[in-house]
Amino acid sequence: MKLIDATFFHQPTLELAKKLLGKYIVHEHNSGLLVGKIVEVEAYMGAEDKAAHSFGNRRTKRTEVMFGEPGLIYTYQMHTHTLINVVAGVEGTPNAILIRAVEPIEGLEQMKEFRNDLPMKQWTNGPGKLTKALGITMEYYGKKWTEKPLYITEGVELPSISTGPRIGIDNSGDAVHYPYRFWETDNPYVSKMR
DNA sequence: GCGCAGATCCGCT
DNA sequence: GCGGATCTGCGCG
Repeated sequence: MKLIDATFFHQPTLELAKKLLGKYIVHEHNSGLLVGKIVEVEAYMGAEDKAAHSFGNRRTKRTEVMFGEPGLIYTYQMHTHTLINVVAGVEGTPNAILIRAVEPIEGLEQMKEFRNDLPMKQWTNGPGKLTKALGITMEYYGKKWTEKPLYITEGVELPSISTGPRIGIDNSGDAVHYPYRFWETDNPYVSKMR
């Protein structure tokens, strides 16, 4: 599968979010190749988005990478889990796209082990779950999505994309209702509906 | 140095 | 439905 071109990330954040669906995340893990197809994402629109870590241009050690060039990897810890984002938008505007779910494609045995022998549907249907299944950790903070060992490749065209409000941001005022969540319609690996 | 909150997950009720 | 797990970094003092 062909590595994505760096110019792919230079497009409006909401466009990029939709186009990430159907692409593949590849991790050349030391146990073997781990691959997932992106089936659900959420866009975070930087300074104007109350739900974003970078709301009001809040610039800290943690959010710093969001101000960088699009195509960088933004990871952070949420309680016991690692979550992973694609930095988006023009450099200097702290936008990001959260990968919320993928469909297991390759390295199924390893994913099964990482996910503690749970049923396959539960391996990658959530942002904290997919990082565990793919063996992704904080070591990739600030790296590029276009370089090994963790990268995005060209993918497949999806027949239908759905749109709706984001999940898990209850304290964010009006931003709660923004339709910034995109997923492949009827894909069984999308995180649970609300 | 301390207290707190959080883009989550899982097990128990 | 609810709460605990358990990590990072912020903000205040």
